[in-house]
Amino acid sequence: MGTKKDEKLVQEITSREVDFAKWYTDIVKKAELCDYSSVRGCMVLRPYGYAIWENIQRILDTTFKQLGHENVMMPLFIPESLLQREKEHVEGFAPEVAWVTMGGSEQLAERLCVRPTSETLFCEHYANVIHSYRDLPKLYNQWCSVVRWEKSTRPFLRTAEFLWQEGHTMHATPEEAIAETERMLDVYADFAEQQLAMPVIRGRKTDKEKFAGAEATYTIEAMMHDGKALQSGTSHYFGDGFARAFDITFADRDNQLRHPHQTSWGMSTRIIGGIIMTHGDDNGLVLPPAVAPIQVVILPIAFHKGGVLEAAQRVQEQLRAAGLRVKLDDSDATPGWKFSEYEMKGVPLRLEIGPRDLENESCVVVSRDNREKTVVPLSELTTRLPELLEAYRARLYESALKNREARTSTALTMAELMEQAKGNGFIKTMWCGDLACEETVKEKAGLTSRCMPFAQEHLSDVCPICGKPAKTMIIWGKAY
RNA sequence: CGGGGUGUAGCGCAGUUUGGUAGCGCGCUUGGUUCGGGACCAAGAGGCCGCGGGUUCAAGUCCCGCCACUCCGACCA
Repeated sequence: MGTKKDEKLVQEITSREVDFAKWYTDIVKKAELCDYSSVRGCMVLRPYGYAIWENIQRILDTTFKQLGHENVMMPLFIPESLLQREKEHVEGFAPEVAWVTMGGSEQLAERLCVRPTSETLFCEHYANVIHSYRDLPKLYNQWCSVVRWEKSTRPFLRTAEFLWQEGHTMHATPEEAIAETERMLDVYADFAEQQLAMPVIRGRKTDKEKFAGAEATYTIEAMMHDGKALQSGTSHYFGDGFARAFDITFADRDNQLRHPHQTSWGMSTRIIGGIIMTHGDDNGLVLPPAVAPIQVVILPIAFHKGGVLEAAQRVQEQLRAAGLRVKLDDSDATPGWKFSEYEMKGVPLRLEIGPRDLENESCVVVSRDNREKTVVPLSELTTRLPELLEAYRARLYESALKNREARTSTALTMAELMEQAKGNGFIKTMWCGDLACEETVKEKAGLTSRCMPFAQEHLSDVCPICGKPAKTMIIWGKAY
């Protein structure tokens, strides 16, 4: 009774303020999201972690299909010659691809790369199936895993193999392809903000940071609790560069052969790392309702006593019928242990039902984020719980937004930039657009450009690094 | 790929300085009492001390090599 909302009950978790990186790996392990495997850099997604991904997948997949996309399955392997068709692309990915050189006991005539991304495979296929403007647009997506031989890995944030979706589309005109690139960035941004309660900044990557082979890369950038940035979803416009490299042409309405214009866009299991680092606290994970494997956990109190368990079971059936993801925990662990356990797992709402509640035909509902208790009559559960979930989601968003605003600053001079770079956070400056200035910031302040936001602000007329006229506002930060 | 740290029961650790029977806490199993914020009592089970070599009568401990994890850089979703 009377537990303060910031009281830390789970001693095994390192405090966020003490060591954020340690806190992160503690959460990942204690909440049973994933486990290490014997393959370097590859992780086992455990049921609870995979269930989060399944929810993400279901929501995004539904949206993609509503927008006319179709799912396909491309091969796992890319022949070396195919990967090399687009010069910038191969240069970008070559350092981190895994190669297959043997088939059984035979040396392969041509080595095969395990896909790090599938642009080349989609292009090879598109060359076969696109002939006429009537074949366009092609709106394909695939859910798969890809492999990138990373030097150092961290659960969810960077693993050698990771799950993602990659959309690849082909369009008759640049305008249409650019519109698709922007539309899909909006899908990601809306998903992050509305479903995951993660505020994001939409913007464009600099040439230095854009995807290998792309003409333009759009990004959503989220800020983690420690002030570092996480690139949370990207959408690329390729122009017709790949189409030319892969000889993809179509006969247009005027019977002229033209190259189609291409996009690709992806979101990966990395976003789960983002959810953890955006919302989690010292008691564990805090999950947004949309992707929480369990939205409401029902904990019967003193359930050996008459009627408690039966009442809890009735509540479970009622809530399931109302479309909520519910778990009734009638194991014989003590209530206190269960409280901590489901807080660690980030379950949004806990519903306590005991002998005292039965007398009043009510139960106690506790929100994960602030531990606020609400007494809810059993007859009102199906209307009140969705309201409580929505209020909870809104609080998560507001709190993340507040953190981002508190950790965002503006620098008008290089000295200010250097000073502000001592902490973590976003720093807004103007920028002349020169690569040299971007590299200077990286070298001297240890920051990378996150994006040139679509929502531009005019901070001053000049680039604080070189003093030349500024072309755009840009955001800098330390990135995961 | 560079620099640091750590590998001993499922988890967290002690033991390594000075070589001499493998330990503690939590968890797990069984029985009982409990149950509105990580309960209590009793009895149990559980180890190739990261891997491979060496030194020694004897290695968790000393020497050499390797591997994994982890943190900080560089590279990247």
